Amino acid sequence: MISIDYQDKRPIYKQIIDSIERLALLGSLSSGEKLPSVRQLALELSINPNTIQRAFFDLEQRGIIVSVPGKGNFIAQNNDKLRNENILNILAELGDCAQKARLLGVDEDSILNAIRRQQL
Amino acid sequence: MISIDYQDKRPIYKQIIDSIERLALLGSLSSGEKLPSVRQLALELSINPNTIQRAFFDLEQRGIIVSVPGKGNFIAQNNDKLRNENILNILAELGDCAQKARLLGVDEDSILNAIRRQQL
Amino acid sequence: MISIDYQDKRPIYKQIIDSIERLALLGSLSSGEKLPSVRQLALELSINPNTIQRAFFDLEQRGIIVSVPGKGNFIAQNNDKLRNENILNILAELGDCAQKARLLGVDEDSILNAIRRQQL
Amino acid sequence: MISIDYQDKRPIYKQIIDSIERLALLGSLSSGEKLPSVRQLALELSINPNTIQRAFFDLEQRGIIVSVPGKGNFIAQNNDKLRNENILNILAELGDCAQKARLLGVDEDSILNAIRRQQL
DNA sequence: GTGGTCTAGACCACG
DNA sequence: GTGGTCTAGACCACT
Repeated sequence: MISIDYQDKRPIYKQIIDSIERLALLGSLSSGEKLPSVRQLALELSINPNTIQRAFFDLEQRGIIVSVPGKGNFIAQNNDKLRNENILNILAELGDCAQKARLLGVDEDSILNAIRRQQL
Repeated sequence: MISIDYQDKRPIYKQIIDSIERLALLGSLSSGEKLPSVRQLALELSINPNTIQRAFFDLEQRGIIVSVPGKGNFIAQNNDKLRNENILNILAELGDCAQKARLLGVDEDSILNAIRRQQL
Repeated sequence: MISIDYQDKRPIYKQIIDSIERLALLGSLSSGEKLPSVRQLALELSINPNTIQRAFFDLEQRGIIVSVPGKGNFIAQNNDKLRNENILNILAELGDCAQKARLLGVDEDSILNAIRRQQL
Repeated sequence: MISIDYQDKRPIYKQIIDSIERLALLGSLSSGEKLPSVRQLALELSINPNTIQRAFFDLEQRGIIVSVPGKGNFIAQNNDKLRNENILNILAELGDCAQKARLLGVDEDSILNAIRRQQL
């Protein structure tokens, strides 16, 4: 479900944040679902519990998970708002990329093609 | 022409690299054109000459500029190869974004719209 | 009457204390009224009886409820003292907020307005 | 400028966050001003550098300071937006308190008085 | 057992 | 020297 890539340039805690955020936004983790405990996840991934803690702390501050002391960490309820923000970000990035491509002289067909290529 | 943004999360040397690379790829800096000297640029940007030196060193290794001892630093001739790499990167990123958007349930029209919006 | 919010940062036992205290102070729970038993409340809220026990213990020590072994828990008689303390706290908080607002440059009219707005 | 109160219920890192946020919002720390380094502040306050780091990390995520690796931490530029949010929060809290007071049967004069008391 | 906090000490990239 | 990251190990409050 979550894995660490030591070749990845991102720090470990960031990889964990991104993984869980992605799973939550895509619906692989439903609202209210319980996440593995800090210690357990640290064991599974063979990293320090503090690193997990840091990631969970960040996720809670951003409203993606809810931390209940003594019970565990859970996916938060209000994912709709977060999902919409996420969509807006991605669409904005799409626009930026298209603009960059045009600046480099790429024609419209190639741009549309780049997008279609992933539909397979 | 080149400016440093201390709010930017990229290190300074990386900002300089990206700026010059971008100017070279877009043609704002023509092949063979002379860049400001390390000292002069350091003065203009109020940063340490070592930082400029490092950026220039990186740019030379990647074939974007050519360093001529005693004369200065110049934009390299063979920008086509670099330009093509850059285009491939951007098109790949476009594909990735489109795929992410689809995973989040965005319909094709919205995706195409995000790209078209920037044509104005 | 009493509900647990797992999104709330307060520990569960504290939420129960605050709920009962609030109901008692506002008069929703009259003096002498019997509270649900520890077991029953634990069932209703789907939480551990120990947690209820702890909340009731705290409430009794603060004189808000009275525990009669073998009979149950009851709202205490002397709510006036508690009510006055509570009012003093709230008025002090009002003063603090107003002071903070003034430090941030908010004018008197806006402050009065913020208070009046809730009168509707 | 910043001090730790070990009697305070808030964790140390939170005290630091609140102190700096307050100084920034009130204008005691101007935009762009340099904060003490992580290690120096840790020495001054006799606490672990990690604790300072955590506070600074949080402040940066919330846009109150900007962290420049190798240079230091600085008060961010966009304090106006943050200040406005802060004012809205305080005014909302004022309204809440006033409402609570009314529920407890406090008359309007006492409420207004509580606010005026701090004007001295 | 679970999360929350803190300390001590280390290594790295950056300037 | 400065911030960024990570580890190891500890104590506390809560369930």
